[in-house]
Amino acid sequence: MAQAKTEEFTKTDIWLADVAKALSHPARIRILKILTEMNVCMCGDIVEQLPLAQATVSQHLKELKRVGLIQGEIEGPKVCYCVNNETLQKAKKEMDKLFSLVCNC
Amino acid sequence: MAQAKTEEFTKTDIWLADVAKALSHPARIRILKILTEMNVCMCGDIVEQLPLAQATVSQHLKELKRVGLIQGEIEGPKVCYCVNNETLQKAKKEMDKLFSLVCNC
DNA sequence: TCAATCTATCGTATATTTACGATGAACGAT
DNA sequence: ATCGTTCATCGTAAATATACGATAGATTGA
Repeated sequence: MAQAKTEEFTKTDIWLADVAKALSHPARIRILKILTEMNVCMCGDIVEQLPLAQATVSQHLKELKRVGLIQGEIEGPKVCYCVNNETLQKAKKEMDKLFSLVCNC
Repeated sequence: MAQAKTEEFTKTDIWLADVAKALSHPARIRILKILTEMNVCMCGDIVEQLPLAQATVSQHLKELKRVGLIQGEIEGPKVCYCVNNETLQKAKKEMDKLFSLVCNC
């Protein structure tokens, strides 16, 4: 019974909530920042900069990939990660829209 | 061992992740919008507009209150909820900062 | 005082999230 | 072919999140 009756909400709200969920862990926010700084980098680089095991970082990367905020390309034995600007822009726009609506700024 | 080593992250990242967590359910996004539309309203009003039981809505309100995005004032037997503009502005600012940093827009 | 109303909290069940070590798959280099 | 490197996935444990019915507390009105 822990299933939200998501069919009762709008697609935009569901998507935005999903993006928010992807951002709801400090490690994933850090990862986005690291990927921006380094432009492109492999999983190992990120593991080095986080206080987390490789398996855990891999899971966080998976969550960010799930909503499309980042993408990874296989490059030999390595995987080359980078931010996905298209999705980030969409996320920025929708998040902006929410805050503009909800907040008197 | 499900404890994130949060002490390794910056306070800002932790706070922003926490705000994102509060926004990570469509019901809570809806609630923010409803509170904006109605300006001020009680729990019962929100329950009417959501496909969720009163107890569940109360939990969602609690989560939004936890990070300070909304506030509730007791008014007789009712509780009068409204958005907290100060926190929303801070959240908007930090979310903006993240997206500006991370996204090529 | 008693009944009605409103909402938070409790108890509970289930699902999801977070974390880790271990393993396996894919590849490059020797 | 074998070894080392890189990363995803599996298995697992613990914590957290989600949802609901039931109940308790607080207040208003009769």
